[in-house]
Amino acid sequence: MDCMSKMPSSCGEAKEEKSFESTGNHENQEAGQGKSRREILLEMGILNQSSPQYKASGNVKKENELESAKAKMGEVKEENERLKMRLQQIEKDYQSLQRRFFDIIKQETPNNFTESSTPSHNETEEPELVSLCLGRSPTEPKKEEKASNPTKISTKDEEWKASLSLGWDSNKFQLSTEIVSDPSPETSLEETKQAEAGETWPPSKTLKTMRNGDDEVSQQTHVKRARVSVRARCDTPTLNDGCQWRKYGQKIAKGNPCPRAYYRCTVAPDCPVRKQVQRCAEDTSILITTYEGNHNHPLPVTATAMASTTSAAASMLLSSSSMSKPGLGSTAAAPVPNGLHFNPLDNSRAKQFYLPNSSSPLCPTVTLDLTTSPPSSSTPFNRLSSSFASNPRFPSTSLSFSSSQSNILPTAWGNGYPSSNSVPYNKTHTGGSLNMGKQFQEQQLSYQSYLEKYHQASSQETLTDNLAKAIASDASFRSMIAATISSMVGGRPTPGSNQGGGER
DNA sequence: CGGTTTTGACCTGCGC
DNA sequence: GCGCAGGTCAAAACCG
Repeated sequence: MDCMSKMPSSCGEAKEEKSFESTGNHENQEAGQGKSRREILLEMGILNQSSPQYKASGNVKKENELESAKAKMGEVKEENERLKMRLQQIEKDYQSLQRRFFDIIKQETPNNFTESSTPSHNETEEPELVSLCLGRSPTEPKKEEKASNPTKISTKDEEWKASLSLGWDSNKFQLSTEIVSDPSPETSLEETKQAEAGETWPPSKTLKTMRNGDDEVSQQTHVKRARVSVRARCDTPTLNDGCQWRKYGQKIAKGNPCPRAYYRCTVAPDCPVRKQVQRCAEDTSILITTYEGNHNHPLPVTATAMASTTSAAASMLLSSSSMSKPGLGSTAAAPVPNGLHFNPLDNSRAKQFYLPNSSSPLCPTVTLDLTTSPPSSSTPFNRLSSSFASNPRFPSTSLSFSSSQSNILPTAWGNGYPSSNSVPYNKTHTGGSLNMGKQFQEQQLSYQSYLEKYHQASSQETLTDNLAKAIASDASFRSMIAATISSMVGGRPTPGSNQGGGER
């Protein structure tokens, strides 16, 4: 980021320098403009005609300074190019790591995945498994290297750190082009299928959609689906997520005077995806949108962006839920070295957010918080929601994308709510039922380790640094960030992109 | 006229 | 078993 901001600023400095020099060299260079400028400055009293600066400054000096400025610019450009190349390489490494990550998951949970690969699921299973790559292109080969070398990972993390320091714009662009251009319709809300494949929740609450007898729907109703809740400041009734929705019901939920609206995806007639929209009781400017299910149809680009984000978040949720398998010990409940305690049953943190789904114990929910950080936030990384803390059966993970700035908006999402230029990250989880392996525990420890660092970090530390560290520390987090970024960039109207239907 | 929204009724799960 | 609350249905109203 420094480099990207450095470049324009150095350019600006060079220009400024040049313009001032031209004022002192107006007889020979840029005669018309320079002269008039100096005259203006003289009139304004800024310049003293007898100033020794201008008498002493000759053409040689100006040219030398110009040359040095140009050389600086050239260096910055070269460095920028190098960093771009490096970033691309890191992206590739990251993708391979991510694939390996899910390969490991599959290996650790053979029963669940073999169960999900029954013949009746074959048609849709392939893209679903691919979609577990958190919004990455499903056309990529799923299986590559399987070597798990921790030193390699740490090296990649360092590369990530380095790459992140070179400019968010570059990163954003690459991530967005990679994800948003994803032609697959199955990048949407895959957490449902993932939950189906990976979770063993009791199917106590089958969905009404089973009534339709639709195969795909009934597949999804075997277990309760993971949900992704998005909190964002939004003046409009709903977020513009690029999809087309039809309202089918409205309820006044207990504890919130604001009615909750129920929407169904109408892009495809039998699409099982639903969403709930409700204003936050404490702050009506905050819109809580909860997505459930996955689309069974191609999505508009903007909808894909949102779907990627929610998918990534849900993947994180499901990953975290899998870490707390009884018997292995919940790493989330283990106190971290600095004394911070991430006990999922810690009710002291339970009510930080109002979650419309909190009353549904069968729905693991991940919350993407795009609202402004509360003043009590000592660091940008302490936004933790464990709204399920009172109900340890299923996890709820909150991911805060908070900022006091409001200009960087995921245009696919809304019309004027603050977005994320900082990424506070925290997580908790409650008891899941799967053993996804030791990697998750280590991953969780990694989360906590970084959280710990962030809490201890001095206020002098920039958000950029924190962000870079957070991203470098964890692949899942990176994927989520990538998806989020893609949603921001993907929301921009791109040539040839078919804009979604409703809620425009 | 077709699609969407509204809204009261109904169904289901859960806690007591 | 009963009551409550969340979620869904479906007819009527609304809208472009």
